[in-house]
Amino acid sequence: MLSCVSYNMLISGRSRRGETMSLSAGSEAMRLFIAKVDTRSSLNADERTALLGLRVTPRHVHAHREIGRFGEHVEHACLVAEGHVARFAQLENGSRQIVSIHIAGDVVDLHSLMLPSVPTPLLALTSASLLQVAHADLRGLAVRHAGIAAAFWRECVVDGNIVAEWLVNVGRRDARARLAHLLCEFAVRSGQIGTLVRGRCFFPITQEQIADALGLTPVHVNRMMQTLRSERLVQLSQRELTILDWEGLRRVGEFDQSYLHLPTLSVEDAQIS
Amino acid sequence: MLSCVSYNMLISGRSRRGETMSLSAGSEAMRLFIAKVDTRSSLNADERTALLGLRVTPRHVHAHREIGRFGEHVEHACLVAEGHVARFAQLENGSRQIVSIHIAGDVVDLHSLMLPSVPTPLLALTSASLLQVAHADLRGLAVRHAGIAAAFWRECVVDGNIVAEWLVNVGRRDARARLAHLLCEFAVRSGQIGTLVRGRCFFPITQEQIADALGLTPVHVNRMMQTLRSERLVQLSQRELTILDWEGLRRVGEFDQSYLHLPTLSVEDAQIS
DNA sequence: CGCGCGTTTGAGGGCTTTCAAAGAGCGTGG
DNA sequence: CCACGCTCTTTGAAAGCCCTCAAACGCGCG
Repeated sequence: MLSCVSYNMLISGRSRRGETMSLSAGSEAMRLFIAKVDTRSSLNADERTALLGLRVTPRHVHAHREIGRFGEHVEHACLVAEGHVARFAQLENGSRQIVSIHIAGDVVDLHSLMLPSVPTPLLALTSASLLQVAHADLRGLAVRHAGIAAAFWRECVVDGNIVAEWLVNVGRRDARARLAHLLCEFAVRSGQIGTLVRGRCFFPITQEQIADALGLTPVHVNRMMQTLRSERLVQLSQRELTILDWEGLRRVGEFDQSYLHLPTLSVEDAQIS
Repeated sequence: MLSCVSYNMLISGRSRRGETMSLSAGSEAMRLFIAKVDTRSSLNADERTALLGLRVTPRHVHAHREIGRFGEHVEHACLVAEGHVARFAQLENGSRQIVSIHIAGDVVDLHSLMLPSVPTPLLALTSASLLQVAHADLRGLAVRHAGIAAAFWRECVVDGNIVAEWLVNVGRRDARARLAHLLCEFAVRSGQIGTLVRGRCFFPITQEQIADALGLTPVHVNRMMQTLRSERLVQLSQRELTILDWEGLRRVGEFDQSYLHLPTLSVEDAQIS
């Protein structure tokens, strides 16, 4: 068991298992989370500092590694500091369905606060560093700050809405539109944390993982990606996504970002000029 | 605008638009809701009576009628008193994806408390009566009773988990399994409100609506229904669903009811003996 | 009885899958 | 520096699940 450390104890340098864990990396993730929550719920200064003071346990996960098991009891939530993490379900025949994808600044399983039995284990899509926050601490904050309780509740609702949007995507759109929609969502969320710069962002997710998120096969994802590329909508090479035609991509995916409850992506940020 | 009435004002007889609205019908729905919430969150007596005292505005909706529009602002949540209601999204080509199905005792859009802009309009699958509860009143209860706030939050999380399970169903199972899974869920939820008696329950949902929930076409739903019938798993005629082989149906749908967070359906209730 | 709605059936087509194998990128080690 | 192995991407051909289009059927109801 790792010892808990607060942000101000996190000094630059090696912290555990030889992984580097700097102060900026830790508080940066929490700052991203707070900024996102703030756009949806507006916290006061008190609440923001309370969140920043949360004790966290850093944890590094290698790509493709699973975290937690179905039904298992957990007593902490996971904030993504670096890398990409998904929640997924596994079927009897071994096939997977990814139910959500998370980037830096996301708390992957805030819902576990209310239902501590894992419904969907976590999957590190890339090498990732997480910051585990004890449920007890989060509950303490929620009790002391009504605004935080409401904000957490609202975050859970937004997460649910996103899953619903994915259901629509998978249930009623063809493969090409599904992929376009996923890329649009990724772009908007990346933009919100400042990762999307003039239509470019790091996109380290494999086509197999995309397939598991969209209810498709990797082979077909590959072909659809080529279609979108041939249509001059996006370009994806070397783990970098470039959006060539934001409006076009949105149209193909019938993408309306309102369900994300994030600031609207400006066209300058959305695509290369 | 309709006037609000509290349960003890609801006397048997005609209330509005010629629809009959009896005391028992109203409080019965709230009792069902409380009972369900109680299995997931355990309320105290105080909180239960507070919920029962909520003022409601009854509203009747004809089958196939939509309620609300995408993006619209709402200031009340809808408790289902009678009939079946769904949430859905509509695509540009006119196709629909039903995102959740609700029965008596469900609050269809509790999430609207936290995000009052409608993400998925409501659809009356059958003729239905709803009880609208003002957000202001619900928030008042949540503020005064910490247990109710937590319970509502938890309900939202469960709703999200159910949608995630649907996403898995639609994304990674074939049509036959999808249908089996949906029927299983319907049976368990019906059992919880006492509507499933020895494997039989009222099932007034059309195959077109099932198709919209499963991401299929009505024609294919029909064929899959025949398949399940020919396998002696279920029988569906005259709007009545009969479960012939609960274990078999569960196996086909890979159904594990834990995501519903409801009491386990006993085998006696689940199927005809 | 005729109408509306929902279910059922048939045939053909298409989107996506499956299976298999080759190609590209990248870190490792000789 | 290149070979090697690994992962991920790409390509091809054939099969399959589900869709589309149409029309008939059954049933409740005015």
